[in-house]
Amino acid sequence: MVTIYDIAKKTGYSVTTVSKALNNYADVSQKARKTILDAVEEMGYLPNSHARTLTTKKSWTIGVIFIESLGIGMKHPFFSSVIESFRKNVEIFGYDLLFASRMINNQKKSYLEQFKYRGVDGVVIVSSLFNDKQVKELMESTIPTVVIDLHSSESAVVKSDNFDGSYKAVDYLYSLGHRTMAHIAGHATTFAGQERLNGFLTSTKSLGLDIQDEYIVNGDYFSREGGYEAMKKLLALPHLPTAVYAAGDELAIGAMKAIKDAGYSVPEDFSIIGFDDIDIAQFVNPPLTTIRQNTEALGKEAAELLLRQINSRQKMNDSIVVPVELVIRDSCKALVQTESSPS
Amino acid sequence: MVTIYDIAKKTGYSVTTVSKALNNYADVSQKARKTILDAVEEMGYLPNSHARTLTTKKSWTIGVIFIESLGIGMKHPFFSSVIESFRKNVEIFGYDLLFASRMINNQKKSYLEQFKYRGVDGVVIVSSLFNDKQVKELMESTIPTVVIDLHSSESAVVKSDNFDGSYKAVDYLYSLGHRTMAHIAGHATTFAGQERLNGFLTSTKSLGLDIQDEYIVNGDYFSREGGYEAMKKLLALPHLPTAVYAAGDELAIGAMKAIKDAGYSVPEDFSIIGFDDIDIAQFVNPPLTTIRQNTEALGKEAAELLLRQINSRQKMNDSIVVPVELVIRDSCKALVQTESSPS
DNA sequence: CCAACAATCGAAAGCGCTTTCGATACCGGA
DNA sequence: TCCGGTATCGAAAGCGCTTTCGATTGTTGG
Repeated sequence: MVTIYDIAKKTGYSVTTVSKALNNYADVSQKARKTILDAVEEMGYLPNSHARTLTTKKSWTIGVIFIESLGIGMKHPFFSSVIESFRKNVEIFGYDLLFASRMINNQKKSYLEQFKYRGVDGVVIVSSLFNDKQVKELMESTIPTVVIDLHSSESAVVKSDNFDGSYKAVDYLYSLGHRTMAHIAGHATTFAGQERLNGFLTSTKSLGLDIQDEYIVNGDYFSREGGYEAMKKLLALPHLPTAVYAAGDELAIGAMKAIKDAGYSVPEDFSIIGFDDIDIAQFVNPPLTTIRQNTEALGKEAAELLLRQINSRQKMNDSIVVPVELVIRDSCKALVQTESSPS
Repeated sequence: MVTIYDIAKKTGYSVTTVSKALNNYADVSQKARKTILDAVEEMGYLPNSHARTLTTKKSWTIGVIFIESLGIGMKHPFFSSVIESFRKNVEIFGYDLLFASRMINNQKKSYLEQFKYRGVDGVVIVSSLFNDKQVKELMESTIPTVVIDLHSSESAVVKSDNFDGSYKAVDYLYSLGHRTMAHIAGHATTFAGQERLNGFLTSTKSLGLDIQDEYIVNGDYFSREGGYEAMKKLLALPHLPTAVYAAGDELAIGAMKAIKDAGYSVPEDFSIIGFDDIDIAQFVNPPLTTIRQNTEALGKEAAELLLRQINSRQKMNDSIVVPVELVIRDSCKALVQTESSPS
């Protein structure tokens, strides 16, 4: 490995001057700079990030953790999409992403310990669960953090406007004439799930709709299976809803399957609306009407929020809410009016 | 930050002994070990990975690069799935994953340079393109590498049995009575695409089928759009095929859309079979029959191959082929026999 | 009681880099 | 000619850790 000393020896300058030339210091003559840079080129010198980090305390790495209930890690379509956008937005500035295991010297460590060990400059957390011990510890630490899809007063936060998303969904269904709506909720330990449920509750109430408890059913962990089971419960109700708003696309897809399996069809018998607009949404049958989360923007905002903290050397707890958008496809249908009088 | 020196001062032992205690050296007494470990616990000491790496030349990180034609990075369902499995299999041993940007000191660098700079212990490459300059340079370097979905004599390789996959697909269609099959090929610069095409060609030939050139059409970059366009070309043929084998699920899905848009239906008018078994495959309409790649196994084998190189401190160019599997869903249908006599 | 050996410890060098601060040389102006 | 100022350079310390190798102490057998 060729080091700064080799360059020094070859050029006749001191290591100090070589280092300065490499780091664009002003007190290096044009001549020295050129000789040094030429030698660097010729000898194929590359700095050593570890040595550099050791002295500067800056690693140019950002830790990332996925906490999600499904246990599928980076296969998670929504999360991976956000992280990809995040990556693009930090790589421009020279940051690398570190996906941490939690083993140091063969011992299990916490995320915080792992990231301290690695000396990351900041960490981005994509988490649906909202009471994870380790995430909490991390957010309360001195390391700059940004959390996606969560709320916290200890950390910067970027999230979609879940509340408004619910409003949009309910409004849309209402405008199609639906009056008895059900909600398949995300898991209760999930921040986004809670917000969407709240949004559903308040928006229906403000429209004067009376939603019975039985019409709110829990879809476990935003999974398809959860949606399937939840829909089965709804189908067992004496008075069936005409529309169901699922807190996630996977839930919605599971629900559609349950509907079909029960011999009904979408959107003829039930209008379904989801949340996320994951990749599959447009390819299921019928294509799913849903509330789109802007993963591009989420990743970008998260990157900016984190970089700002890193550059200013202080934690912030700003919170950014990214707008969502209704994407109309074919899974919802206007209700042919029965007794309710048209306005 | 609490260092090894703080522990030394507190316990009265030298830094040498502290270091030894932490690294399980034999020449440290039970008593010393305990005092030191207690102090470590009490003071919340954590080693500094950069300092450690600087002296040991081992970083416990593995670089990863995605090269794929779609430009969607870790959103790529197949690749992310493989990497997730890979991650699980290396994290047990304490390795972290580094997704590298290519900026050092504000200058664009190659992957090789970036990874040398970062001092990674090895790198895993997920690449569909098979003549990328930078990947080639990386494989030819001294850094241990493992490539997924590619072939090379310079690097360890893990890939699916593409050839056999084509055989399985063709055999299956043949068994359903199909005799005029088309193939939507992956892009030609793609290794997997080539292999699958070859498999298609030889297997049809060995079954005595005569495949005209027009029945092989290029689906660009394994994308849906590519599949869509490719299928349109096939539909313009004077004598229509009864079955089409697409080199990827996305291609197959695009093709199905083209078929529907043309007023035909799957599998009544055309039997479609894909490759990959990506997540969506089971949710499209009709659910897609396909050749499943075992992403779990691919990731696991890749991890093992790379770790073996790292541990033995020498590059290897072993090649592992992971079996594929036919997954029968509803997109293929037995051909009602017309003129061809049953055997 | 002594030589030989095992157990335990620590001094010091080194990994590759950055940064402070003082030294030197050279300039123009008085 | 002398002086303050500017441009250029380098010695040295320090970042936190590992590892070699020699020193010291205690133990054992003859």
